[in-house]
Amino acid sequence: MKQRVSSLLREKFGRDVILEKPKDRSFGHFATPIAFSLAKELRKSPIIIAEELASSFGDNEVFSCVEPVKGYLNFRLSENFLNEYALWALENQKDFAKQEKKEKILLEFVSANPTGPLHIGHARGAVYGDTLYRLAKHLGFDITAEYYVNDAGNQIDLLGLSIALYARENILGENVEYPESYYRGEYLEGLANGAIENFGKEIFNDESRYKELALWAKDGVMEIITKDLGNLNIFFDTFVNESSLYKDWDRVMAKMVKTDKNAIYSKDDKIWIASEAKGDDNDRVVVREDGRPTYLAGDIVYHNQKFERGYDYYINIWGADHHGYIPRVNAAVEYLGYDSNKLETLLSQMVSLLKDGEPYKMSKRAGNVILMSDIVDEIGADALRFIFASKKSDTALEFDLAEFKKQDSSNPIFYIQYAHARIQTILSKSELTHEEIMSASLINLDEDADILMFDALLLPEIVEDAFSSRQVQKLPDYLKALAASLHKFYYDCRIIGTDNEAKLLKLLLVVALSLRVGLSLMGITAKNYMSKEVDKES
RNA sequence: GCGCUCGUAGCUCAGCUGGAUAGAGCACUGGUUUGCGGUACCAGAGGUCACAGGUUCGACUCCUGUCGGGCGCACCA
Repeated sequence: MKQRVSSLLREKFGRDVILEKPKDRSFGHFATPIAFSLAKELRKSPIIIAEELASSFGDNEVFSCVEPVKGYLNFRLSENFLNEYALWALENQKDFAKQEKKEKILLEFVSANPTGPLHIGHARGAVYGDTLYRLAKHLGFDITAEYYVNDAGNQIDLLGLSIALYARENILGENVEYPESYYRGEYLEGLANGAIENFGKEIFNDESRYKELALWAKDGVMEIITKDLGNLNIFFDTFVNESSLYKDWDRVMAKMVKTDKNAIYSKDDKIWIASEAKGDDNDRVVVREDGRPTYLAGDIVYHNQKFERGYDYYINIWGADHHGYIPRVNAAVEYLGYDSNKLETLLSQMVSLLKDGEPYKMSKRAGNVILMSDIVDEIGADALRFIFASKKSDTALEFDLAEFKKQDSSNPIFYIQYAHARIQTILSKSELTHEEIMSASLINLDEDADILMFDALLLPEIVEDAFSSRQVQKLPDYLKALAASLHKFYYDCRIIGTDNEAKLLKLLLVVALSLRVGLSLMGITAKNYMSKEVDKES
């Protein structure tokens, strides 16, 4: 809709035109301040320019009215245009708000270490990534969701040690001394028991076998992680294991040197990457004195592999505490001979939960973690997805669980679901057939209905905007507003038994379509009825 | 100390590449149809957009500085 208007104006004015939503609904559907920018070149008052522009439109299929107001140019779409668009949407529901973008995108997200279940911080990145993924798919992009499994390095060793310590204390009944850092949590119990079946109890007292134990256990942890993600409706297309990458290190290093002979150098018996020359704060060690590659080396190989697989665009979603890591990876990408502008790293900020007014901070290593699965159990996957998708991902977020357990309008996910369910109820109450409803024409609507229809048809613009700006919260914001329009309309306007019944039901079908598609893009299934159960928790 | 980031209503947050009177939800106060789910709707109150400069027709938005919060500054991932 907006695209149509936008291209029409581009044609007419010979330039891109800023289209915005008028401050006041009564001004029309779209507005542009173009007269202000023309004022300087034309040396005329914007008010006069706007008047001239407006009168130059004449009869038009798309607009019913083009009006100059204080230098702004306000457009009102014609009823015919809206009616036809709505009909098309209802008849092609699967294609509603879709586009045919073609680019291949690789989206890497979550990538949490396979050393324990996901915590609430991971959930935010997961929801953000998956929402972007769904938006991109809908827009036609050929996008791949990938999980990078850090199954090498110290944290894997620590996993083996942690299981053994857990088993020795809790299963073998030994007194054990815990080191400074180790993993803890219920999940260790299952892993320890599994290990007994697989290896026998002896393994817990044989430090030389802890590595073996860990490599076995990380698969079990990945099962827990993917299951938790599945409960959130999040699925990955591909998994890449860090441990599989290092064998490629020599080749990748040579590749960087080929691009720039100074990319890699030796100093103090270590191998360094000259990342400072590419905008990093310092050069970084990639291979230690003892020959073990650093984490960065793995990431360099990984990014090389990504680029060799050949996508048009690469997106990473990282925890915001890793933001300092971005320059060195970009530097490596440049040394590999690729354009680091094709790699975009988005950040997912900290989450703090409130419960009983007490904020608690989470730290994966330090025990007191809030498990994602616990929160899903408490407020449900839909509410969790909604709250995380609702806030800009790169700013810290604090929220209170209580708000999302309520079954009334103070809970936004409930409010939107209720709007959808209301429409279904009303449809089931009507005696009109689907054909009768569909054949009604959406013209001569009163103002409220007109606004509601316009709002409902705005979804395509929102989807495009939410993805291209990577600001997924625009989608839930829109759905909240649309649900509010619906509730207001429902309250104000009687539908069943009126002369306009068919017409208004058709309008509601459009609203329901937008709500349903919008929710599905957030990984949430629209409900057709609301259960009358009151909050059982309290 | 350096870098990144944030500072908008009592609280949680929007505010699109600068544009019309700075918005929403929660909380608060007061109302609502002898009708489709009142699990809803309406209204009221609530703001020095952290502060100070600058850029311009126009700044919450861009620039500089100050203050305050968060994060990062590994041969850990």
